[in-house]
Amino acid sequence: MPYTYKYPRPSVTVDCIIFGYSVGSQLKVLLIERALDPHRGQWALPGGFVELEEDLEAAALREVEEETGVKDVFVEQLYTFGQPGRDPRGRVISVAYFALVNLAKHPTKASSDARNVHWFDVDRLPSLAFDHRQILDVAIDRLIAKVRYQPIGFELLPEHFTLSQLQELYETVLGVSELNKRNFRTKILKMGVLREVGRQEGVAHRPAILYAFDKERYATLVKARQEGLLRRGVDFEI
Amino acid sequence: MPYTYKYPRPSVTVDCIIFGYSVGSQLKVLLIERALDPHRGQWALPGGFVELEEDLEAAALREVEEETGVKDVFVEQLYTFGQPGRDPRGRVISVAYFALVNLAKHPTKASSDARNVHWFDVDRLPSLAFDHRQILDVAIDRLIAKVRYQPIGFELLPEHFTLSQLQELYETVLGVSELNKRNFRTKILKMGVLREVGRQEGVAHRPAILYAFDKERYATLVKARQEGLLRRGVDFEI
DNA sequence: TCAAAAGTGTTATCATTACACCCATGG
DNA sequence: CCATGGGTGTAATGATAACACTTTTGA
Repeated sequence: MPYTYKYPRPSVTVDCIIFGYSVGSQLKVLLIERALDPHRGQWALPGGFVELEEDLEAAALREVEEETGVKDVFVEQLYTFGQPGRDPRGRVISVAYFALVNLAKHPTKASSDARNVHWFDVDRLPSLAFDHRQILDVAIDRLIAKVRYQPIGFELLPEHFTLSQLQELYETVLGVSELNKRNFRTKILKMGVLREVGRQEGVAHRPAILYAFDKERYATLVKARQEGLLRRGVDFEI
Repeated sequence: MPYTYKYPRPSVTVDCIIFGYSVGSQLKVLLIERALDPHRGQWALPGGFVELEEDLEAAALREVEEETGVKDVFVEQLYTFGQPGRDPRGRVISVAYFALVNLAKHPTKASSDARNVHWFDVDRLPSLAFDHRQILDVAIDRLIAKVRYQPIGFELLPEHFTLSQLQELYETVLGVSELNKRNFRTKILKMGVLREVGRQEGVAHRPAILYAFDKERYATLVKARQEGLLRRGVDFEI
């Protein structure tokens, strides 16, 4: 059952950059080993063709769930890559999405499949198929830029977290190691988007206060900013 | 000469949000009146189908030049809109680009065509075809956000401009009217990305210093920031 | 009582805000 | 010499950076 059109049409795919993080380790990205040509045996971003009646973001969420088993993930459209020649099979336009997954919250089934699936540290990547290295670089730049002015870092943390864990996340993502504890805490708490939810238990040192990100409060502050009631917005510039 | 594929494929278009500005007037956007169904007679964003061997950005630049006669324009990919049902002709995925044009520098040929082409004030828009109103809203939000942290405002100004003209641009784009002259000047000049290039002549008041945006200097500062040599980046938050 | 990590006080410096004022030009 | 917009001085306030210190827990 072939499909016939008056003018030539490109293929459209979604590719997903799935970032994974858990407290105490590096920022990671999920890659799959290609089972088919072209680039058989090379590592690549998970992705696939968009179905004819499927929304783009739905296609991205479907890919993420297929590869990690995780639903209800933060995804955001990154960029659309459409240079002729980027895929040897012909004109393929790829809408890239990036996703943020907390690995502790969601023990992923990566590598359970027959296919080879693996979480790589973002600074120890293999060579990638197609133009996926370029796509990944754009994603990393976007993540670093975005974490500075939107509360997306919380997507990578457990529901409840300590300020030290939050600081460690920022140090990991931004690639710095000299954040001053005192000033980090002052700045974050003064924003007023965290809610105390308890204390650590069973640790061999003073137990830390646990916080949760308060979405409602954040939304209120963003709105106040838009309406000019606040001089400065909520920015996570550290 | 029909084209046949094994699986169904969507059509891919580019749509362009072309913002126009000249000193002393409002921010404008270029719209065209559709000559064909669907939505014949309605106003819409300029755009069209991507050719099979044409890069996406090249397609956007082609559209901008066809509609305004202006080459070498700042264009940037905005977002890709692909919701099924957004176009009654079938599945059409649109990669939207936004462009910035200084109307004084480029006297555009808008309305010279048989087709109806018009610059509309962004706050006095007609109803638009397809989901173009939604696309335009995304573009306006992006412009407002982007002008705060990247030097794209200069794309809307003549080569040489006064600080008052720059301030007026920011007031227009951001939709505020109370920027403090003293503080605006201090902030902008302290960034160190402007170069003095002369003085106004023939005005009935003290002639203003003319400035140009110094791209090299800006690139240097951005690089220094990335390498951690500067605590703060160059941000145009006013 | 010690190690380990949590959490706080305080000061110097820098950026932002607000308001008032002076300057140079053409008509 | 006046209207018009260009341009500057300065002080109060708030944010940021830097450093040293106290607190609480389990072992």
